[in-house]
Amino acid sequence: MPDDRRLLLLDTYGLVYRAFFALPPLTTVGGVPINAAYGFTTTLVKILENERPTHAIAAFDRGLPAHRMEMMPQYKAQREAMPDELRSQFALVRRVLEVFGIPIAELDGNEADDIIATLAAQAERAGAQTLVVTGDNDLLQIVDDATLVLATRRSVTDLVRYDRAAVRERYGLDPEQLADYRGLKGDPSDNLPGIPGIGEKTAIALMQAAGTLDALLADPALAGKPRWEALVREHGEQARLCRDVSRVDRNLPVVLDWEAARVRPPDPARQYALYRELEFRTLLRKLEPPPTDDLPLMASLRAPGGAFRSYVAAVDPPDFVQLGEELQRMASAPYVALAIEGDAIGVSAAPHAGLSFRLDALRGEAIRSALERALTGAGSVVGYDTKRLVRALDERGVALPTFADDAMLAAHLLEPSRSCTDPAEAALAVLDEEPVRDAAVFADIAARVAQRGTALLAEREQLALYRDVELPLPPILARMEEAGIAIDAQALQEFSVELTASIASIAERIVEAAGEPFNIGSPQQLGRILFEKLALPGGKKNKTGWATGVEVLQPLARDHRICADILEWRELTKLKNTYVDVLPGLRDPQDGRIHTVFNQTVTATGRLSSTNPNLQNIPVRAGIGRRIRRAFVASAPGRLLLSADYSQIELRLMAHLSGDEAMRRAFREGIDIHDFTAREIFGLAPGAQIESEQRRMAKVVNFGLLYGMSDFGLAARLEIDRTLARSITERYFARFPSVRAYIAKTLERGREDGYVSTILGRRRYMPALSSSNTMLRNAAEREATNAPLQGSAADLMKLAMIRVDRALREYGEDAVMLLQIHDELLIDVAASARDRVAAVVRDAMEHAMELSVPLDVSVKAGANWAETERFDA
DNA sequence: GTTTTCACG
DNA sequence: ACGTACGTGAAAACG
Repeated sequence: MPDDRRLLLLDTYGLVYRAFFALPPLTTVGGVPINAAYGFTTTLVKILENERPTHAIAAFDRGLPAHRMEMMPQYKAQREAMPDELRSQFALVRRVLEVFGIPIAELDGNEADDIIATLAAQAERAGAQTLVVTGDNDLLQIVDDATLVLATRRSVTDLVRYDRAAVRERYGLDPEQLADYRGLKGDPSDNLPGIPGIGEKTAIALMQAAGTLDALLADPALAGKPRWEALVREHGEQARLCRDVSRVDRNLPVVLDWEAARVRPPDPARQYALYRELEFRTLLRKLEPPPTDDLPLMASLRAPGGAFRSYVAAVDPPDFVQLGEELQRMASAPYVALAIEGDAIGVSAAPHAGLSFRLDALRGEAIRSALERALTGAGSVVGYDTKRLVRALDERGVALPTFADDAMLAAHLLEPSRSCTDPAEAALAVLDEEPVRDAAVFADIAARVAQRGTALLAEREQLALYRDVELPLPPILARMEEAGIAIDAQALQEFSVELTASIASIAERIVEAAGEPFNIGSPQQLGRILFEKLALPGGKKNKTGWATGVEVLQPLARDHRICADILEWRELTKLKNTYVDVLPGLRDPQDGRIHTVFNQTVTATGRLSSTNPNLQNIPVRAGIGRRIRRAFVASAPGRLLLSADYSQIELRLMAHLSGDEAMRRAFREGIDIHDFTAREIFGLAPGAQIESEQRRMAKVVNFGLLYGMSDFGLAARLEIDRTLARSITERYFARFPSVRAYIAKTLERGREDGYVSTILGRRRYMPALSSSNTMLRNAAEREATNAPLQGSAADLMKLAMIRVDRALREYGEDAVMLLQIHDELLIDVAASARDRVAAVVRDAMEHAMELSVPLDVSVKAGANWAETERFDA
């Protein structure tokens, strides 16, 4: 049976080495050296095509063999250390081999030559043909009837084919004589001296005369010439040593695995992806672009009329010629759109088209500057979630563009009930499309949502709100987030220890009163203990069982110590679990600060929100809670935290929007609004003293006003009966008639238009205002009453932030905004700049809008957030 | 994943 | 005959 197995054995190191020095120092766009890997790959491809081997193995060198070193310590000692640019390419070569499915044969302390000789001998015994590809001629010694050698000549693809005859023709010797020949001649590249004075020609002549080195040494006279004879006598032993070192070892402990070595066509997608990553453009041209979707390293998507490409293969370090070129081309585009999805950034410059690549590719100079050129060259730059883009680009050293649009902000203004944090959500809301999750697709969505969205905003007369209020905020919020706030973690950790002790002793009392151990944190178990076992009065049910919230327990606390204890236990565990124990762990390892994330598009009313952590709900009311605020400190000694907050902002807006004369007068004259309200609803004479209880009730009424109060809710809050609550609201509206008219008008217009609006035209859609379901409708009416007030306050604060940010930067003040807490700004300031900054901030905030009532801002400063002292700048 | 509770404005 | 004050976010319990 004819054996048609043809085994290809690669002297990998030799081939790569030759390629490295034969080719110019090619690199990828990012500067990754690839010349040797490229040369090796072209050689490999050519051989696979021309020789059609059925099996292939790549042999690697792994150190020098001990027996050669013993014989000749100076063996290869002169070799210079491998250049880094070459060393790094072996990893690439291994990946190439992996893609081609060619197994690697390597053995610690052995050179590839011996592995190849061993495998070739095994193949020969198995009756197969072997083809060895090598970068030097040392291996010609294993040429025989079953073994051919292809040796590189000048260029890597210029291969000479050696069979027995070719060896004889080239050297005039048989392959078996070549080790002896090399022993005589020596080899400077391996530091083998051979016999000094005997070169190629003489060595061949001597070998032809004597047949073998041993014969020559036994009878030096065979050399023929007296000078040669003398050299052989003098250096014969050295020649023998060099011969022994040169002789390949065919008996290494490696076994030829035919199955593993079987040649299979490489997976086209992986091959394509690898070529693209390594920028083997010439090789790439020979490949068919692979079909879509199932590529492990790269995805290519198609959309109607366009295409999306994804360069996600960038690994280490990122680098692509084509990507760079595509980005360059965008520098002349009418627009460039950006979006981030996962760890990829998408870039689009034409509808229904775009590309994406890993964000970290921007750490490479080439891609970064290509993107920068695209951003500066394009007619305009738009983004989806520009705050996130700003932070991501800034972090990677990309020069920040000015974004002409933020599609996320536009989409959220159009649909305030949706957060639109996800581009897919905006695509559905604004374009009525359901896109796949892909950064390139999202970049395209950014452009098209911005385009369509701004047209819609113009129709709704919301363009000014979008351009002048929302769009300037992302870079400001990005700076606030990046600045972060410093905390005194040690103080918190000490506090935690105290809390642990307090919580334990309170829990002990609770369990004792309960008469059995139970989980105090479980509302279910707690309800059973309180209202079943202990049979306390006033139990209320929620949908899952007994309600145990503060509104239930508080009234019981006076008579039942266990309820007071539970409330305290709740307060302490809440503070401990939510803040004290959590905040230290949220410090950024780089700067030790806490970096929240401000969300501009999550609320239905236009407020910001804060997450990871939420720094807008740091305790302040409870006495114990203040210790947590005390742990928020200025960024450095000599600096202060400056807090500026609007007083009664929503009530002032109510006064302005309703035009109510009495209320406006109160604010104009600087009268405490709750005192004023108390006088009005309780009919107190001008000079009469206001009781603190009256003021407290007036305050509750004022809050109720903002929340769209009902008598029922007011009664519950004031702990009075419903008819009394009803009479209080009646008196209130009798004293502030324009307020009642304003609310009625708001609801009426809300029903007609389907939405209510803020002072700057922000909308909240409220279809339930016309619901026939009373409960739904009542809820909608409360929301509709509150939204314009809460939302107008948010509008005002956003304008204020823009002004404050601009003023601080314009005046070059040493101050950074850190937090916004709805009606408060927290600023980190150099102590020496305190008064100037206070004045600037107050002015910016008080004149962010001109209303028919004055705006009042109170400014405080201190070393921490709790001990801020009020002062007049 | 949803519910309850509670921190803030 | 209902059962609410508006807007958030986080932790823990629970299914």
